[in-house]
Amino acid sequence: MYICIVKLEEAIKSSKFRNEVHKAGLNILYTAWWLKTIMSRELKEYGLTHEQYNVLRILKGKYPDQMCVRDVACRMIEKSSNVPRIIDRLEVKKLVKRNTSAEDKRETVITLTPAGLNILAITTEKVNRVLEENVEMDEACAAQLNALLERVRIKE
Amino acid sequence: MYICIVKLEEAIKSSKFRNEVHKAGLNILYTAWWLKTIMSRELKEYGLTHEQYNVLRILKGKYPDQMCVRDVACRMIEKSSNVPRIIDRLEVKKLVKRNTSAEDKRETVITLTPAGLNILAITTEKVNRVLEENVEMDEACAAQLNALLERVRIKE
DNA sequence: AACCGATAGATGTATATACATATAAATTAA
DNA sequence: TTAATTTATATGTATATACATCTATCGGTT
Repeated sequence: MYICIVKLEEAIKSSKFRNEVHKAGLNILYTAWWLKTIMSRELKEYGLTHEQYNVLRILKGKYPDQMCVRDVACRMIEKSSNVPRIIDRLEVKKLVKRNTSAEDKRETVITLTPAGLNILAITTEKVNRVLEENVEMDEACAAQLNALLERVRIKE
Repeated sequence: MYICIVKLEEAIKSSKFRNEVHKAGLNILYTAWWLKTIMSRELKEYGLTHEQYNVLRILKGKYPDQMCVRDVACRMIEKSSNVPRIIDRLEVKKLVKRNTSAEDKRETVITLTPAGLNILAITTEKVNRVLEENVEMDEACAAQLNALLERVRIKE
């Protein structure tokens, strides 16, 4: 499976776009898939999926504080990810611990284990490096791209 | 589930980005999720998933010619989509027909049925309209965005 | 013609997504 | 204080993704 094709037209074997806005939509979807594929390839070696890695990263953001499932969920990039079941898999691998909150027994609080912290440190280094190697873009361009992506999502 | 949050920082409750390039990566992933969610909501009414819709759209590109599974697969935006099983579901709904190719018995050729053409016409109209309503971007901006996304994927 | 490697597609498995529903605890209202 | 409502999480189901493997067929070689 080639994943280093540059032009969108080559990647999806089509150059029939209604207009530039339509093309941008497809371009965003394709680039997101491309990014996820690059990252997942690195994570695979450590038995982590992209979403499991995201949950570990989010937990790290509050470490050493615990987080409840809801707080993790609202920080996920893909909002309909099923956090309880991602936690299931991380728990089996002993990368996180799950406990019922003392203050509110409905809440499940999640803690990174030392093993979780460790694998996160290693994989983060790997993922950052592979992105640096694959995405060659200066800060000014990236800032411009960010501004345009925010505009895509503007609804008056 | 809110899907009309504009700023990335609000969407993922974080403003800790290593740099603009890192933020752009997250921004691309989030925007792709946002686009898919908007489109899927429209398709749901017609019992189609986003990927089923993509396959129908690809088949339409060659209509009335047939396409084999491999030709559909290489035109998918997400390359590791499992086309035979997406075809399974479309076939059950009688939106496509599957036949073994006469020239090469390994190949399965797929044809849009009139029902498939019909649902594709209706849903395309719906999807295009909802994107027009939600994405307010002029052609010049979109062209700039496309150029930047291609740059993201450039590997010297 | 028989064999061998390559190709096309189908199938199996684990995980994720999207959405509906269930369960338990907390909060509010009666 | 009981009942109703809301909230937090878990669970169930259908589909999709990612990847491995299996089967049938094709094309080339001997």
